[in-house]
Amino acid sequence: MQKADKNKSRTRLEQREADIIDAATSLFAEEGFHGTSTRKIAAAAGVSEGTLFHYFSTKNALLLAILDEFYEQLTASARTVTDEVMGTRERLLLLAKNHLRALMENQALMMRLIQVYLAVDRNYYKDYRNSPIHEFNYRYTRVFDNVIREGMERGYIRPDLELSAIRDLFFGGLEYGMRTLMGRKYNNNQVAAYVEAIVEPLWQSMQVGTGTAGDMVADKPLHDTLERLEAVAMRLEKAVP
Amino acid sequence: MQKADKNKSRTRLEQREADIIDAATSLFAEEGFHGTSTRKIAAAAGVSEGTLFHYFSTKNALLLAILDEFYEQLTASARTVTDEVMGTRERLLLLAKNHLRALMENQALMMRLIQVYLAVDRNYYKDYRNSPIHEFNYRYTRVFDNVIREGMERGYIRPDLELSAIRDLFFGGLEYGMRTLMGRKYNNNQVAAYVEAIVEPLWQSMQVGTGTAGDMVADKPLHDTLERLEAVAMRLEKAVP
Amino acid sequence: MQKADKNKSRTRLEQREADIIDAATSLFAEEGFHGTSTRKIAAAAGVSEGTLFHYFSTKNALLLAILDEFYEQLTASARTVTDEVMGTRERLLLLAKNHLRALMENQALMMRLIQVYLAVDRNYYKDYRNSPIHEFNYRYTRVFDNVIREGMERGYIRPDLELSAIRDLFFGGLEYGMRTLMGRKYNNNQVAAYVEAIVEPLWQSMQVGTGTAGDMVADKPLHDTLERLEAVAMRLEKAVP
Amino acid sequence: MQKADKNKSRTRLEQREADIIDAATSLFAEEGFHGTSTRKIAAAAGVSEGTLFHYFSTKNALLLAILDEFYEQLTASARTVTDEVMGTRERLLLLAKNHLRALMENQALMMRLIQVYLAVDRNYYKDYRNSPIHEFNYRYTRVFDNVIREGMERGYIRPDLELSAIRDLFFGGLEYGMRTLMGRKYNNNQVAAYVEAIVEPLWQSMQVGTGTAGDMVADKPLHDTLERLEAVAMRLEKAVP
DNA sequence: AATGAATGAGCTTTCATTCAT
DNA sequence: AATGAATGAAAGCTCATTCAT
Repeated sequence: MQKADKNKSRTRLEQREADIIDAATSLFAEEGFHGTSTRKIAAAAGVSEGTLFHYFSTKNALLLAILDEFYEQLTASARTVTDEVMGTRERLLLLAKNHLRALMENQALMMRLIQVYLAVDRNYYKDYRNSPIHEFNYRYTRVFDNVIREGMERGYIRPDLELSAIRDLFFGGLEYGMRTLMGRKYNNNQVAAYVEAIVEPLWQSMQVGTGTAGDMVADKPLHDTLERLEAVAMRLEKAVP
Repeated sequence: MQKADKNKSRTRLEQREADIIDAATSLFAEEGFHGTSTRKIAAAAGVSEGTLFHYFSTKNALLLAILDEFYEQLTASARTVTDEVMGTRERLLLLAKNHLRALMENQALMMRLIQVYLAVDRNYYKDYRNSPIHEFNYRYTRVFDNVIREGMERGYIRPDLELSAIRDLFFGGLEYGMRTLMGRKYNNNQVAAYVEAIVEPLWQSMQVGTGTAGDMVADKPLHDTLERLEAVAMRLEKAVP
Repeated sequence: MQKADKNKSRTRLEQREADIIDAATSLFAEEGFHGTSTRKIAAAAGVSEGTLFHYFSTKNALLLAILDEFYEQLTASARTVTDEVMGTRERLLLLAKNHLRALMENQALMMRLIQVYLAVDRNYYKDYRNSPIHEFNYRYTRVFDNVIREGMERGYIRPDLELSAIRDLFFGGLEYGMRTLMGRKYNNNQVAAYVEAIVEPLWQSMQVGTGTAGDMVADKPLHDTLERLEAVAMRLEKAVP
Repeated sequence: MQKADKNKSRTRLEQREADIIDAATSLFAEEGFHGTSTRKIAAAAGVSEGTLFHYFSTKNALLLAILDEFYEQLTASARTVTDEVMGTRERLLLLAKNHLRALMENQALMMRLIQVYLAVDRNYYKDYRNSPIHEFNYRYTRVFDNVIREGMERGYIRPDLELSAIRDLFFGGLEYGMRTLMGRKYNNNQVAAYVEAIVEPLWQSMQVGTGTAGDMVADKPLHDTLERLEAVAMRLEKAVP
């Protein structure tokens, strides 16, 4: 049903739009935004140049559409993984892994595109709030924010935590480190290890009572245990309605 | 005498080079790299286009020279501030403040240019080690690394700290957060507060005595019990639905 | 109907292409290849510069197209004149006249363009066979070759004639001499006289019954005597000086 | 003595001039006239750009100087080889061989340069007589002309021969054929065979009495014999003064 | 005599976008 | 809706030549 719907709604128009986006995405990834002409995109998508501009009034609009879709999927996958587990720490690990996976699968394309977009949009730094990219990013990082807030509500994260700083550290750290990670052959274990190395310090600093370093140690395992117990409880609740 | 002569003329050359770099820097900041033509740069620098290419064989080379100089100054100022105080935590705060100041003074130009450069240099992700930008960055982040290492030697930072992860969090967090910070009117106090909010969590996780990931599962029997509980829950989930 | 439409529009395209070729041809003739900018060509052809590169992806491609067309016409006219008469000698005269006429009508442009093309195409001397110009020339000179071969078959030309040498002499001689001929006021009679002067010696050497190099030393005893005489002379020279 | 003279006269000025000419010659050969910048030439010659223009006021002047020197040497070597033997036919063979050798040694550079020069000098075809290249060429071809004239005076070549046509055939044929010869691996035997193939037809058509093809045969060996006998006689005369 | 910094017009080519069909 | 020919401004870069030192 859903499938039929999707197929049905996938009209020729939508198919073409998707073709163009796909073609543009991989060309941008290979040659960069400025290095890819609309002519090449049209050719790769199997449409004429005129048609391309029927679908996207501007090369920038096309870029924006790509970013939109990317963030859409990224946000959706982030929501999915945070629903899979209940523990805050585990959620963060999954979020980080998902973030890296998405970026790496696209050959870091998105980071480049985002930066290019920022460079293209000259008003960006002057009017960040009105930038479409801000909207995308806001939607996405809300998933992270919700995880943190839920952790606070359940009492596992100290309530005086400065959320925005932790968010900056989380995503900033991941993306900064990705530069190093890219270009190497990496396997799942390495990615997992890297993710842990990034998340662990943040996790430690979020704990209740970590104001003094010494206090943290005793409480930490207990917290984890409690969270996992709670997660089991919730799953049981759902299973026996 | 001859040497003096040479020095004199070298000064003129250097002046011109500086003029070009200055003109290009502010134009890039205003209009972006791709939005600034070499013609405009030459005009702004008060030289002919030919002369511009006399000094920088390529527009890219000019970009690189700008980045080089920026990193040079950034690194120098970082060294200076870390020499001003002895405490590791204070050093980190100063480093962060210096980093933000440098980036903000340039209207975040440098971050944008770096990204543009990486986008231009397609070999980047394939061969990051040979990228000039890597060399610049390496020189700069060594200042941070040294601060951390000295903290370890003095016993203020636990010796098993994963340096690279902390480095990624530090610089990545600062730069990621700067997007938000930019475009607002900010005063020194706000910047200081932001810096603290970024550095503090990292500092906490660096302290001696903070448990490592391995310690977390110290309570082995409890852990085992939990796992069994979770297994039971899963069986229930499958059985009931 | 649709076909008609297509033909109509194709005609317009072809017209534009022809306009560009014509404009380029006469500009090249007046100012030389390197002395003519694509801007001037576009203006002379009444199209924009962008359009010019729509039709010919490169200035070199345009040059090649001109040469192609020139050789096409040259070859066609050569075939026509050789069909007009039957006698081999007359055919050669007509071919030569046609060759000169075509070159002179174009103010020797073509010779210049060919040379320029060869100079531009650096691979020429290394891989003449793959040079487009070789293909053009081959098609053209085959007309000459066929005339000679037919003359052999009919018995008017001795069958051991080295065709390629005669071909080189024929076309090389004509083109070399054209330098002198050009720039003078010449009338048809003068051209005819010149053509005869070039063709006649070749014609004589082609005749059946003309001795080959081998025959020359038929008088063996005389030859031997001569050699002994020369040897004596050499000994004398050495002894006396 | 002569060597000392040469060294003595080879002042620094002359040396530099020679350096520039040498550098330009090989660069032109590799990259073509238009493909070689004066900057590259200066660098290859080990002088500054300014100095280059001290010696040659113009890039064209430099080209002309190269051609001048080339023709100078070519003419000198042509005179030398025609002095080595007395027989007209042998002289022509040597002249042809010398011509090919000189052109081939220079990777056909000279042909290209001459053509380029003709293309550069727009007035060429309108005012061939005033073209410097005409002067060079005239000096050179006079060697050929003298050989022919001497042959006529001695009665071995028919006096009604159209000298200019034969000259065109000789040089034109050689140069036209050289295109084919170049780019192959060629050895001395092949060159010699080619030269014979070019000269032989011309030689046949020059003979006294060749008005009718049949007549030629009988007389030809005799002519050769006579020429060689005469050559021996002259050498003897010289040897016993 | 020698230098090499400086010039600026000029080059070929690309590009996103429009519009008549 | 789809085409693709047409645009023309602009781009980065090169070049032969000059001239103050």
